[in-house]
Amino acid sequence: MPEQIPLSEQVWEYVKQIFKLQQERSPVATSSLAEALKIAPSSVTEMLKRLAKRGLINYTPYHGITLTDAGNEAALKAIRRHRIVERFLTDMLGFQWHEAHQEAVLFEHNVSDEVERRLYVALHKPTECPHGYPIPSKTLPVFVTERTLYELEPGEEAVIMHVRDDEPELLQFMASLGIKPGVKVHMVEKDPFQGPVGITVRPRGKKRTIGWHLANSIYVDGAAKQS
Amino acid sequence: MPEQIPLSEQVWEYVKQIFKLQQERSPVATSSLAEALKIAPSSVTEMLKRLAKRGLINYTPYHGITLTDAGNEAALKAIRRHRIVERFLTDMLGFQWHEAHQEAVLFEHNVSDEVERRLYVALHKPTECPHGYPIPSKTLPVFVTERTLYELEPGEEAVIMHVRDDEPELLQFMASLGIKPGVKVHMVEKDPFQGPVGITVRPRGKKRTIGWHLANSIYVDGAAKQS
DNA sequence: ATTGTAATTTAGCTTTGCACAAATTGCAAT
DNA sequence: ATTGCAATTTGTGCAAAGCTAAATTACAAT
Repeated sequence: MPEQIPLSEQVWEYVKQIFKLQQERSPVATSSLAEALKIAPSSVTEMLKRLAKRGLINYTPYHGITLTDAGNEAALKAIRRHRIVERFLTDMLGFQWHEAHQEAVLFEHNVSDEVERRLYVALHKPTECPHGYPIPSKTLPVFVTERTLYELEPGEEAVIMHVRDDEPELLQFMASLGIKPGVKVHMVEKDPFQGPVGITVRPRGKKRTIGWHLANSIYVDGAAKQS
Repeated sequence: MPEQIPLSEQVWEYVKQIFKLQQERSPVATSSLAEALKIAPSSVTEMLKRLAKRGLINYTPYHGITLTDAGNEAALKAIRRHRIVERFLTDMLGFQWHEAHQEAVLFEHNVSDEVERRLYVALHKPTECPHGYPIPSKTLPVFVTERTLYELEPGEEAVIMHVRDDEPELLQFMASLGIKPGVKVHMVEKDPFQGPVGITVRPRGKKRTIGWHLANSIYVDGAAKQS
């Protein structure tokens, strides 16, 4: 019978972020959270104590954190809401995908369950956000394929599954290159040491050279075939 | 060059409420604000000092408050947003009018200017909220007619202009009686001393007896004609 | 002119969140 | 084993809002 009081806006944001970071490395370090949320590490520590008290995370001082089951559930709920709101912004209000994320963060936490439900229906029950990430219900389908475009070897071809949604400029640039979920890409050449990579966007794309960061923000289907 | 920092959610709520109360009686008393916002009077006093510091109100301790020009502008902006969001909830998400007000309060303050603008367009630039109140742009058209249904004399007939939006149960009941903006009503009989009144809702309404509070929550067109 | 009551304000305390500076801890390199 | 740095945590302080209880003020009625 914990948590009668509704989670504060900030708590949702923390939990959501912890969930994401946990998919890369678990337990999650205070500093990585601080960086992701753009909050001073000390403030994060404060909040972690509160989250632990509410049973949302397992917190071992100096050794990072993990989400509890309750925390996981909260995170999925937050992520679901976020992605539904994103779709609302793009599909119903005509926002560009690089604007959607920011705007969504603004009001997702003030959307009631009922509004979320109705939005979901009005949008024809979408399965993905505008950036290609799945909209979770109870469980978030884990990607079998956690390869980024950068990890493709020269000659390989793959389909874009989803792209990072938290850097507007990057998204805008991607859009200008025709990069979006569902599109096929071909790795032409790759420089070592996080150097630039040459790719073509199918069909009928010219060769393009993109930087490491961009290439590493594009997640592709693991089933790659030699061309 | 005051107010660089955005107004807090609470500040918007105060300013909006002050605006409404000011239309009935000006200056506005601390206690009426406290009652309207369901906040302890002492807390309201605290906030009034902050509002005064930000130049939103003229505050004379013990003698009530008035909105400054800046305050007025802020209030109209808040009201506009509120009413647009209400329409969004009813028109696009299918909420009942008695639910719209509550839900709108939840997230209206987290809606950005851009989202508001797009909502407004997507809704085909509505001129009124679901309860019949006008959606202001720069200035709020003051009602020439500030008569309530209760003030009609027996035999008079009038058109409903708008109804109070902040009491869900009341709204639900009104809906069940067919009472909404644009509908004609006929005053049949009226008891003195805030007693019940008998009315008919045109066209083809049976006679109905409603209480004082309800009758006084329905605002009608001043141009009444004897029937 | 005084008094009493209701409205209002002040005082003191709580909570949530954030930040900075100082102390502490973990761990890797010597 | 010790040292030293980076990551963390603790301590202190601030701001927004809110509450209760106590003091103060306005004003009307005597």
